[in-house]
Amino acid sequence: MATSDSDAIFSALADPTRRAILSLIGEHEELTAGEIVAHFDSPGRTAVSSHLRILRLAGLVAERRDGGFRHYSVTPTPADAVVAFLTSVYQNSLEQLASAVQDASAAGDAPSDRAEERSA
Amino acid sequence: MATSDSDAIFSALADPTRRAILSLIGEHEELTAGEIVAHFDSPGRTAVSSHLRILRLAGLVAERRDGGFRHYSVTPTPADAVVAFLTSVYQNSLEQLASAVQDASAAGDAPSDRAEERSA
DNA sequence: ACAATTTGTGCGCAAGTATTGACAAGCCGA
DNA sequence: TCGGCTTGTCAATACTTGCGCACAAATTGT
Repeated sequence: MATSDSDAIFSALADPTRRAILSLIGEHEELTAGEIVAHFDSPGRTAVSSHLRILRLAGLVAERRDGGFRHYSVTPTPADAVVAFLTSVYQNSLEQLASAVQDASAAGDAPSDRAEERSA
Repeated sequence: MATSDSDAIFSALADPTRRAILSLIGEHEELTAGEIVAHFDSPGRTAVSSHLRILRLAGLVAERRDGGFRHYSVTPTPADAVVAFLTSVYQNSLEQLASAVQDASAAGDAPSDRAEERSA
Protein backbone atom coordinates (compact mmCIF):
# COMPACT_ATOMS: atom_id res chain seq x y z
CA MET A 1 0.00 0.00 0.00
CA ALA A 2 2.97 2.19 -0.41
CA THR A 3 3.93 4.57 2.36
CA SER A 4 0.61 6.21 1.86
CA ASP A 5 0.99 9.27 -0.27
CA SER A 6 2.20 12.16 1.75
CA ASP A 7 -0.09 14.19 -0.42
CA ALA A 8 -3.16 12.26 0.65
CA ILE A 9 -2.14 12.40 4.29
CA PHE A 10 -1.45 16.10 4.39
CA SER A 11 -4.56 16.84 2.40
CA ALA A 12 -6.55 14.75 4.83
CA LEU A 13 -4.97 16.50 7.79
CA ALA A 14 -5.61 19.89 6.26
CA ASP A 15 -9.25 19.89 7.21
CA PRO A 16 -9.99 20.77 10.86
CA THR A 17 -13.01 18.51 10.90
CA ARG A 18 -10.94 15.57 9.78
CA ARG A 19 -8.33 16.30 12.42
CA ALA A 20 -11.07 16.48 15.01
CA ILE A 21 -12.48 13.18 13.80
CA LEU A 22 -9.07 11.58 13.89
CA SER A 23 -8.41 12.95 17.35
CA LEU A 24 -11.81 11.79 18.52
CA ILE A 25 -11.24 8.28 17.25
CA GLY A 26 -7.80 8.30 18.80
CA GLU A 27 -9.22 9.08 22.21
CA HIS A 28 -11.44 6.04 21.99
CA GLU A 29 -10.49 2.56 20.95
CA GLU A 30 -13.07 2.20 18.24
CA LEU A 31 -15.93 4.39 17.19
CA THR A 32 -18.86 3.85 14.88
CA ALA A 33 -19.77 6.39 12.24
CA GLY A 34 -22.90 7.28 14.18
CA GLU A 35 -20.92 7.99 17.31
CA ILE A 36 -18.62 10.22 15.35
CA VAL A 37 -21.49 12.04 13.75
CA ALA A 38 -23.11 12.52 17.16
CA HIS A 39 -20.09 14.54 18.27
CA PHE A 40 -20.43 17.09 15.53
CA ASP A 41 -23.30 19.32 14.58
CA SER A 42 -21.63 21.56 12.04
CA PRO A 43 -21.04 18.87 9.47
CA GLY A 44 -23.84 16.49 8.67
CA ARG A 45 -23.68 12.74 8.30
CA THR A 46 -22.82 12.93 4.64
CA ALA A 47 -19.83 15.14 5.22
CA VAL A 48 -18.55 12.95 8.04
CA SER A 49 -18.89 9.94 5.81
CA SER A 50 -16.88 11.66 3.10
CA HIS A 51 -14.24 12.67 5.62
CA LEU A 52 -14.10 9.12 6.87
CA ARG A 53 -13.60 7.89 3.35
CA ILE A 54 -10.77 10.36 2.80
CA LEU A 55 -9.12 9.39 6.07
CA ARG A 56 -9.44 5.74 5.13
CA LEU A 57 -7.99 6.26 1.67
CA ALA A 58 -5.13 8.17 3.27
CA GLY A 59 -4.49 5.15 5.45
CA LEU A 60 -5.04 7.06 8.65
CA VAL A 61 -8.02 5.08 9.90
CA ALA A 62 -9.08 1.47 9.58
CA GLU A 63 -12.62 0.28 9.04
CA ARG A 64 -14.07 -2.81 10.70
CA ARG A 65 -17.48 -3.86 9.50
CA ASP A 66 -19.70 -5.37 12.15
CA GLY A 67 -23.16 -6.01 10.81
CA GLY A 68 -24.62 -2.75 9.69
CA PHE A 69 -22.13 -0.86 11.81
CA ARG A 70 -18.76 0.38 10.77
CA HIS A 71 -16.21 0.72 13.51
CA TYR A 72 -13.37 3.09 12.82
CA SER A 73 -10.01 2.99 14.53
CA VAL A 74 -6.78 4.89 14.15
CA THR A 75 -4.20 3.10 12.08
CA PRO A 76 -1.49 1.85 14.45
CA THR A 77 1.30 2.90 12.16
CA PRO A 78 1.35 6.69 12.32
CA ALA A 79 1.82 8.88 9.35
CA ASP A 80 5.26 7.86 8.19
CA ALA A 81 5.14 10.43 5.46
CA VAL A 82 4.62 13.14 8.02
CA VAL A 83 7.63 12.06 9.99
CA ALA A 84 9.66 11.74 6.82
CA PHE A 85 8.75 15.23 5.79
CA LEU A 86 9.45 16.70 9.18
CA THR A 87 12.83 15.03 9.23
CA SER A 88 13.60 16.36 5.79
CA VAL A 89 12.82 19.89 6.84
CA TYR A 90 13.86 20.01 10.46
CA GLN A 91 17.04 18.01 10.27
CA ASN A 92 18.76 20.58 12.43
CA SER A 93 16.26 20.72 15.22
CA LEU A 94 15.21 17.14 14.85
CA GLU A 95 16.36 16.24 18.32
CA GLN A 96 14.01 18.86 19.64
CA LEU A 97 11.17 17.17 17.83
CA ALA A 98 12.05 13.79 19.20
CA SER A 99 12.35 15.13 22.72
CA ALA A 100 9.08 16.98 22.30
CA VAL A 101 7.38 13.80 21.25
CA GLN A 102 8.83 11.85 24.13
CA ASP A 103 7.95 14.65 26.49
CA ALA A 104 4.38 14.62 25.29
CA SER A 105 4.39 10.86 25.69
CA ALA A 106 5.59 11.15 29.24
CA ALA A 107 2.95 13.75 29.97
CA GLY A 108 0.35 11.04 29.71
CA ASP A 109 -2.61 13.16 28.77
CA ALA A 110 -1.96 14.74 25.43
CA PRO A 111 -2.65 18.43 24.94
CA SER A 112 -4.74 17.75 21.85
CA ASP A 113 -5.59 20.67 19.69
CA ARG A 114 -9.02 21.28 21.04
CA ALA A 115 -7.68 24.44 22.56
CA GLU A 116 -7.45 25.96 19.14
CA GLU A 117 -10.36 24.08 17.70
CA ARG A 118 -12.48 27.19 17.48
CA SER A 119 -10.84 28.20 14.27
CA ALA A 120 -13.69 26.74 12.24
CA MET B 1 -3.50 35.00 14.34
CA ALA B 2 -6.61 33.75 15.98
CA THR B 3 -6.78 31.30 13.12
CA SER B 4 -5.05 28.93 15.48
CA ASP B 5 -1.61 27.63 14.70
CA SER B 6 -2.51 24.08 13.87
CA ASP B 7 -5.04 25.17 11.30
CA ALA B 8 -2.64 27.51 9.56
CA ILE B 9 0.18 24.99 9.73
CA PHE B 10 -1.79 22.07 8.40
CA SER B 11 -3.37 24.21 5.73
CA ALA B 12 0.06 25.41 4.73
CA LEU B 13 1.42 21.88 4.67
CA ALA B 14 -1.52 20.66 2.63
CA ASP B 15 -0.14 22.05 -0.60
CA PRO B 16 2.61 19.96 -2.25
CA THR B 17 4.27 23.07 -3.64
CA ARG B 18 4.50 24.61 -0.19
CA ARG B 19 5.97 21.42 1.20
CA ALA B 20 8.49 21.40 -1.60
CA ILE B 21 9.36 25.02 -0.88
CA LEU B 22 9.74 24.29 2.80
CA SER B 23 11.88 21.26 2.10
CA LEU B 24 13.96 23.24 -0.34
CA ILE B 25 14.59 25.99 2.16
CA GLY B 26 15.37 23.40 4.79
CA GLU B 27 18.10 21.91 2.63
CA HIS B 28 19.78 25.27 2.40
CA GLU B 29 20.49 27.68 5.17
CA GLU B 30 18.80 30.65 3.64
CA LEU B 31 17.20 31.22 0.28
CA THR B 32 15.94 34.30 -1.49
CA ALA B 33 12.56 34.36 -3.11
CA GLY B 34 14.22 34.48 -6.50
CA GLU B 35 16.24 31.35 -5.76
CA ILE B 36 13.12 29.55 -4.68
CA VAL B 37 11.27 30.63 -7.78
CA ALA B 38 14.17 29.45 -9.94
CA HIS B 39 13.65 25.91 -8.66
CA PHE B 40 10.08 25.71 -9.81
CA ASP B 41 8.59 26.12 -13.25
CA SER B 42 5.05 25.02 -12.62
CA PRO B 43 4.20 27.87 -10.28
CA GLY B 44 5.22 31.36 -11.25
CA ARG B 45 6.66 34.06 -9.06
CA THR B 46 3.28 35.22 -7.90
CA ALA B 47 2.22 31.82 -6.67
CA VAL B 48 5.53 31.27 -4.89
CA SER B 49 5.20 34.62 -3.23
CA SER B 50 1.73 33.73 -2.03
CA HIS B 51 2.98 30.40 -0.74
CA LEU B 52 5.80 32.15 1.04
CA ARG B 53 3.34 34.49 2.66
CA ILE B 54 1.21 31.59 3.81
CA LEU B 55 4.22 29.74 5.18
CA ARG B 56 5.34 32.88 6.96
CA LEU B 57 1.93 33.50 8.48
CA ALA B 58 1.88 29.90 9.62
CA GLY B 59 5.17 30.54 11.37
CA LEU B 60 6.98 27.88 9.38
CA VAL B 61 9.49 30.18 7.73
CA ALA B 62 11.21 33.38 8.80
CA GLU B 63 11.85 36.34 6.57
CA ARG B 64 15.05 38.38 6.69
CA ARG B 65 15.04 41.55 4.63
CA ASP B 66 18.35 42.42 3.12
CA GLY B 67 17.99 45.39 0.85
CA GLY B 68 15.60 44.52 -1.89
CA PHE B 69 16.13 40.84 -1.21
CA ARG B 70 14.15 38.66 1.10
CA HIS B 71 15.95 35.71 2.58
CA TYR B 72 13.75 32.90 3.82
CA SER B 73 14.76 30.33 6.39
CA VAL B 74 13.00 27.52 8.18
CA THR B 75 11.77 28.46 11.62
CA PRO B 76 13.99 26.69 14.17
CA THR B 77 11.08 25.67 16.37
CA PRO B 78 9.30 22.97 14.46
CA ALA B 79 5.56 22.75 14.18
CA ASP B 80 4.59 22.27 17.79
CA ALA B 81 0.98 22.04 16.78
CA VAL B 82 1.81 19.14 14.52
CA VAL B 83 3.51 17.30 17.32
CA ALA B 84 0.66 18.12 19.66
CA PHE B 85 -1.83 16.73 17.22
CA LEU B 86 0.15 13.60 16.56
CA THR B 87 0.49 12.98 20.27
CA SER B 88 -3.23 13.46 20.77
CA VAL B 89 -4.02 10.92 18.11
CA TYR B 90 -1.25 8.39 18.43
CA GLN B 91 -1.01 8.22 22.18
CA ASN B 92 -0.90 4.45 22.05
CA SER B 93 1.78 4.13 19.45
CA LEU B 94 3.53 7.28 20.49
CA GLU B 95 6.68 5.47 21.40
CA GLN B 96 6.82 4.15 17.88
CA LEU B 97 6.62 7.67 16.57
CA ALA B 98 9.40 8.84 18.85
CA SER B 99 11.58 5.93 17.86
CA ALA B 100 10.78 6.55 14.22
CA VAL B 101 11.81 10.15 14.58
CA GLN B 102 15.00 9.24 16.36
CA ASP B 103 15.69 6.55 13.83
CA ALA B 104 15.24 9.01 11.01
CA SER B 105 17.47 11.38 12.88
CA ALA B 106 20.15 8.75 13.23
CA ALA B 107 19.93 8.01 9.54
CA GLY B 108 21.70 11.27 8.93
CA ASP B 109 20.38 12.14 5.53
CA ALA B 110 16.64 12.34 5.68
CA PRO B 111 14.59 10.40 3.17
CA SER B 112 12.61 13.50 2.25
CA ASP B 113 9.34 12.89 0.51
CA ARG B 114 10.60 13.14 -3.00
CA ALA B 115 10.15 9.41 -3.31
CA GLU B 116 6.39 9.77 -3.17
CA GLU B 117 6.26 13.20 -4.69
CA ARG B 118 4.61 11.92 -7.81
CA SER B 119 1.43 11.13 -5.94
CA ALA B 120 -0.15 14.27 -7.31
C1' DA C 1 15.69 62.34 -9.69
C1' DC C 2 15.64 58.44 -12.81
C1' DA C 3 16.02 53.84 -13.99
C1' DA C 4 16.78 48.97 -12.95
C1' DT C 5 16.17 45.10 -9.82
C1' DT C 6 13.75 42.30 -6.48
C1' DT C 7 9.65 41.27 -4.36
C1' DG C 8 4.80 41.61 -2.81
C1' DT C 9 -0.16 42.62 -3.77
C1' DG C 10 -4.91 43.23 -5.96
C1' DC C 11 -7.86 41.58 -9.45
C1' DG C 12 -10.07 38.09 -12.21
C1' DC C 13 -10.58 33.37 -13.67
C1' DA C 14 -10.27 28.44 -13.46
C1' DA C 15 -10.18 24.31 -10.53
C1' DG C 16 -10.78 21.68 -6.63
C1' DT C 17 -13.45 20.80 -2.39
C1' DA C 18 -16.87 20.80 1.26
C1' DT C 19 -21.66 20.70 2.42
C1' DT C 20 -26.44 19.44 1.87
C1' DG C 21 -30.50 16.58 0.46
C1' DA C 22 -32.41 12.55 -1.57
C1' DC C 23 -31.64 7.83 -2.70
C1' DA C 24 -29.67 3.08 -2.58
C1' DA C 25 -27.22 -0.91 -0.23
C1' DG C 26 -26.50 -4.13 3.54
C1' DC C 27 -28.07 -6.20 7.93
C1' DC C 28 -31.14 -7.71 11.81
C1' DG C 29 -35.52 -8.88 14.12
C1' DA C 30 -40.53 -9.81 13.79
C1' DT D 1 -40.82 -10.87 3.42
C1' DC D 2 -41.32 -6.56 5.52
C1' DG D 3 -39.92 -2.68 8.24
C1' DG D 4 -36.44 -0.26 10.70
C1' DC D 5 -31.75 0.50 11.44
C1' DT D 6 -26.99 2.15 10.17
C1' DT D 7 -24.15 3.72 6.67
C1' DG D 8 -22.36 4.98 2.02
C1' DT D 9 -23.02 7.02 -2.52
C1' DC D 10 -24.82 10.26 -6.30
C1' DA D 11 -26.02 14.75 -8.07
C1' DA D 12 -26.27 19.92 -7.29
C1' DT D 13 -24.74 24.05 -5.08
C1' DA D 14 -21.72 27.21 -2.78
C1' DC D 15 -17.28 28.00 -0.96
C1' DT D 16 -12.42 28.23 -0.81
C1' DT D 17 -7.94 28.00 -3.12
C1' DG D 18 -4.37 28.31 -6.46
C1' DC D 19 -2.78 30.59 -10.60
C1' DG D 20 -1.16 34.30 -13.83
C1' DC D 21 -1.08 39.28 -15.39
C1' DA D 22 -0.32 43.94 -14.43
C1' DC D 23 0.88 47.30 -11.05
C1' DA D 24 2.92 49.20 -6.78
C1' DA D 25 6.44 49.33 -2.94
C1' DA D 26 11.14 49.22 -1.46
C1' DT D 27 16.03 49.41 -2.43
C1' DT D 28 20.37 50.35 -4.91
C1' DG D 29 23.31 52.57 -8.34
C1' DT D 30 24.16 56.29 -11.76
